[in-house]
Formats: sequence, structure tokens, C-alpha cells
Amino acid sequence: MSSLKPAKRTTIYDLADLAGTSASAVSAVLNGNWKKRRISSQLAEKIMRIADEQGYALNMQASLLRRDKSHIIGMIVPKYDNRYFGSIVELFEEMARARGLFPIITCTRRDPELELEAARTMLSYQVDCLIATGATDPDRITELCAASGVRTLNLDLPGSLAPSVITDNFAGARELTRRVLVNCERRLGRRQSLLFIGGRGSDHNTAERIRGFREAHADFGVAIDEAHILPCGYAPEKAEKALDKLIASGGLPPQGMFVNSTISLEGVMRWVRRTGHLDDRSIVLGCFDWDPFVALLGNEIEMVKQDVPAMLSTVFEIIDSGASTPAITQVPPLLSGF
Amino acid sequence: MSSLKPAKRTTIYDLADLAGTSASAVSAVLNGNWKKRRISSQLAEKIMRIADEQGYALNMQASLLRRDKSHIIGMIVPKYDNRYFGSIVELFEEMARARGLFPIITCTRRDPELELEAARTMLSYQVDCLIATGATDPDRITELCAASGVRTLNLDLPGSLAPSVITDNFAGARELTRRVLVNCERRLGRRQSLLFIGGRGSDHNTAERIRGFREAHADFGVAIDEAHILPCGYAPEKAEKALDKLIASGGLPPQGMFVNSTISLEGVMRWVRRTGHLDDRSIVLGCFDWDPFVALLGNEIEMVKQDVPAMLSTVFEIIDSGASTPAITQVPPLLSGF
DNA sequence: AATTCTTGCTTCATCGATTGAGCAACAATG
DNA sequence: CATTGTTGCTCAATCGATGAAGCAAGAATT
Repeated sequence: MSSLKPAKRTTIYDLADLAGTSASAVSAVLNGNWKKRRISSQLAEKIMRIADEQGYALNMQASLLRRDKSHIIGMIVPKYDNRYFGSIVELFEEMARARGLFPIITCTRRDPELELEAARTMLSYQVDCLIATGATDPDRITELCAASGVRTLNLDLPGSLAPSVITDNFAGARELTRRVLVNCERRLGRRQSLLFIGGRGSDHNTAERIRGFREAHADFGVAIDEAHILPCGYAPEKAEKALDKLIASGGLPPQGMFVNSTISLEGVMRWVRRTGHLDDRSIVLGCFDWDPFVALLGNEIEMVKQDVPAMLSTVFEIIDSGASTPAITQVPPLLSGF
Repeated sequence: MSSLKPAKRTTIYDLADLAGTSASAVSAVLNGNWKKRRISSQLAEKIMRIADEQGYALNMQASLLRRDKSHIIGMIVPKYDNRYFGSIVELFEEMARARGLFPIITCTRRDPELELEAARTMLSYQVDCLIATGATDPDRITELCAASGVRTLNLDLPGSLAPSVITDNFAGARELTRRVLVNCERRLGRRQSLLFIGGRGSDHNTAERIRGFREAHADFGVAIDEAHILPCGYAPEKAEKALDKLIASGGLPPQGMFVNSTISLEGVMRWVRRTGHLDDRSIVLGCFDWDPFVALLGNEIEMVKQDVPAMLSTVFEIIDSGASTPAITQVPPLLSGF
């Protein structure tokens, strides 16, 4: 069973011997520019046949060592545990391959040290370009890469040293907040301020979403309870704890909420079920994120879906254009009927 | 802004010049075996300092070309759109890195041609080992890799030519079916046969789950309606269409279902909501997969969570042991309180 | 017939890191 | 004082693919 392993992999030299020609000719034929190098089509065919018979596979390492561009494109991504990043990664791979690039992706679990470590590793692998998705400290990554002459782009969270493609968080959050406020009025019979929960107060996206959240309240003439702005982090447990703490300190159970991600929503829903502070049906929710099962949850949860195809198209446009100006491109998110 | 790009990246030769020593010494110092090569610690320190100052990054391509093992480990994975594969990928990366391996992952969207293409590419990148996760045609991948002397392991779906690590689908499905049958009796007041939906009839896992499904019905003395076994594929739309067709051909809306994945469950839930054939509350569901929001869906859906940490531990044990016997290791799945 | 062009290859240096072999300088031993 | 050992390095070949330069043989041109 596939036992006698070929101690050596087949190289162009082996093929050259078998074909009675030179490694140079083999190389030219196999990488497709044999016309330019004036190899006869007979020899080309012969070499291709032999390569096929021998199951020849190019040694990329050797090939890349010789070439100037690697055509490897790297991406770092915080997590694989939600639809948003999952679709980013899946589509990124597809689009990269469609452009003849080889994508390598690394998950850095929102850890700044891991992000830098991953960037260093990718530099070793000679990436031509690195996309930092949702990076905690994108500018350090850009600096590190710039020192090796490698381009960087920021996705999802912006940086100040490289082009960034992000969702229009302000507009999305304002519209989402408005809808939840309207739902509140319709379902609970009165206008009331919402609770904001999830995300990191220090990150741009969360700050912008809070700004949109405030603006929508102002538009509706509803005052915000500052104790109800809780950017407690991303993990589900953090949202649960923040709500526990709010109640413990005498706060009232919030009837309307703006939840900053599906991951935080997981914590919110667990808290709702666990504490029973709120009737499952009388809670009015909005989520700045999208998940198919959340849509089925039955609470008429309003959701904002970030426009991943548009974001990635923009990313590749910037790459193709060669620009490296640190400008921020904002992509409108998708709300049903917006 | 980071404009004057270093036309050349720093190499060990540059460092050697700067340190007034040889490239050989620099290499020895930087890859850590300078003790074996009897480099003085003074020189070592000097070289390390200069490398640091210059922001030196190893050229992996050159390094790998020279070495015999690449320490690159590849994984192909069907999709990133569910928690199961998401956690596989995330944990695989972590475990690989912890072992000093460099993981590269590619998503092949359940397309056999893409799987082979991805495997070929990974061979070019000199992977030492390739994990085929949920592969449609794992044996062809094994054959391809064996021709280059590269080890393969199958995960999630078994193959016949390489070691496979899979969930104990039969036992998991039998237990899940039993629970749903019990729930049916409790909630609907009578024992009745369930509908099986989702997955590919041709894949091992689905076949084993159907076997467990049958066995549980037999245990309970309930006859199965053969028209209610619908391995219609993985996409949500396929489950929706299969149910539509069932009803169109005169079947009764099934009150209890065994759904083969969260992806299929998405379709089932959409169908339930859309057609209104069933009261949302009177449907009794089990899902051979796990998702946090499904757990919150409120229908008391029984779920089987595959034991990803145990599966990956087994994978790495097999890799470490060096075994390449085509044996199947079955890992028990996790049911709450099982 | 002499020259230039074209075709179809081969030769060889190169990419950057690794490593066996070798070598000078000095220390230790008989 | 001659030999052996040790320390601390350097040299040069090598991994596999690439492509500029070169070269021989025949075709075309003057």
C-alpha cells in the first residue's frame, strides 16, 4: 500500500535525463514560456508527457527563491467562530485563487502578540501582501511589513498607516438603532432608550457604532442612560457578566438592546434565559452582525449584515491599483430593505 | 510614509558583512545551533543584535529548499460556514503551531476537483503531511500525495488508504434518535417514526447515521417510513426542496425529524416558517451538529456535538506515531449528559 | 561564396540558507 | 620540542528552478 516511498521527489533534472534534454528546457516547458524560449513543440510535448507520467510536482520553494514576486497573499483573522469572519475567509480564498495568488490564512484570536508573530511568519514565507483583518494593532503590523517592503491592508478594523476597508459602522448603527427604537415603540408601547452591549470601547468600530447609537437616540429625542453603554468585550461570558453587574448595581433589566456582535448576542441570550429577568418575547433586540439561526430566533431581531463581497472587492481593487495611501474606505452594510 | 522600500530584503550575507563574519556563522547563530557549531557567545550575541537592528527575517523558501523536512502541515476543509469546521480549523492551527509546524489551510467547498487541485498545490509547497477534512474523495488525495511520499490523514470522513479519524456516527445517531423519539412521545403523546434529512447518501457518515437512526427505531419498535429518509445534500435549499417535494407527493408533514447538520437545519427551519405546515412549537427536532443559537431556538432541539479536541488530539497522535495504516478511529460525540 | 538571421537548444550563474569538511591558532599532553 | 586536542571560525557544495548569454546548424540574403 503506497509503501515504497520515492526517497526523492522528481525534479526537473530527473525529467531532463528521461527526456534526454536539459533542465533549462524542462523548466521553460513546464512554466509555460517555452514559446518565448524557442523550444520546439515536439520537445515540449515530450517533456509534458514525461512530467505527467512521473507525477512531477513543481518545488515552489525553489521556484519562489528564484522569482521576485511570490504571489503569496497572507491574511490574519481573529476567529473562525462566526459567519462574518467565516465568509471573509472563504471568499478571500476564492478571490485570491481566481487572481492566481496563493492565500495563506492565520487565526490570531484577537491576541496582539500572536498577530505580530503571525505577520513575522508570513514575511518569512515571502508574502507579497498581507491583509490584517480585525487586527488589534494594525499599525504595528504595517510597520513590521513595511520594513521588509511588504504591502499591508486593513480589513474590518482601520489603521492609520495603510489603506483600510471597513463597514460604515456609524450609518449602520444609526439605522439599526432607529429600527430597534421603532420596534420598541410598536411592541412595548413606548419610546425608551436602549442598552448597548459588546465590543471593545477602544476599537474604532465599536466607537463608531456607539456614535451612531447616540445619534439615533438624539434623532428620536430619547435620552441615553450612560450606565447602559457596555462595551464589555467580545466573549459571550463578558456580556453575561456585564448584565449581571448592571442588575446587581440596581439597574433595571433593559427591554431594548443593541448587541454589537453575534458572539455577544450569545451571551445576552444566555443571560435572558438564565435570569428570567425578561420575558423572552418582550425583549426587543438589534444585532450588528448576521447569523442565519439568529434570524430564526423568533424575537424579530433586527440584524445588520456586513457586505463581505463588496468589502473584499474593494480590497482587491486597492491591491490591483497598487495604492498604499492610508485612506479608509467605508462600505455600507446590508439591512433588509435598506 | 514607509515609502523608501528596501529594494532588497536583508539576507544572512548582509548581516555577515555588517558583523565582519561569514554567512555560515550567521546562519548557525540565527537557527540556534551555534553551540554545536562552536560559535563563541560573543559573536553570537553580536550577530543577534545586528539581525535585530536590521529587522532581519529568514527567507523560508531558501531555508526549506535546503532542509529535508518542511514542517509545513496542510489541511483541506469543505467550508467555513459552521461551528464544527470553524473549530476544527481554529484548534488545528493552534495545535500545529504548538508543535512547531506551520499550518496552511484551504477551503474546497465540497468540490472533488478543487480538493485535488488544492492537494497538488500543497505538494508544491512541500507539505510534510496533509489532513483531508470531510473530503469527497479522500483516496485520490492519498494516492496523489503518496506518489510524492507525503503522508495523508483523513478527518471527519474516512478513506480506505490512510488513517482516518471520525466521529462515531452510528452510536451518536442512535442515541440522538432515541432522544428525539422519547421527546416525541412526551410532547406529542405518541411514539412515531421520524424523518431523516440532510447529508449525502453516498458518504460514510450519512450512511452510518442512517444506520443508527434505523437501529433506534427498531429498539423502540417503531417502523420507519422509507419515504422519510431524505439524504438530499448539504445546502439549506436542498432540505427545503426535499420537504416541499415530500408534501407535494402526498406525504404528511413530519412532526419529528433527525436533521443531519446545522446547514440542513437552516433549510428545515426556513421551510417550517414558510409553509406553516407545522406549529413551530409542536415540531420535535434533533440535529447531528451543534450551534449555540440553535440551542437557543426554543424548540428543545437535541444536538450532537462532535468532539473536535479529541479528534484532533487523535490526529496528532497518529502523526507523531508515524503510523500510516489505513485504520479508522472513531471518536464518541458529545451529547449533553451522555 | 560570404554574410546575416533564425531556430532550437545548452551552459552556467543565481536566489538565500544550510552543513560537511577543512584550517589556523592556541592549549594541553607526553 | 613534537604531537594531539580543542576552539572558533571560513569555504564551498548543495537544495531545485530560472533565465541571460551563448553556441551550433541550417535557412535566407546579398
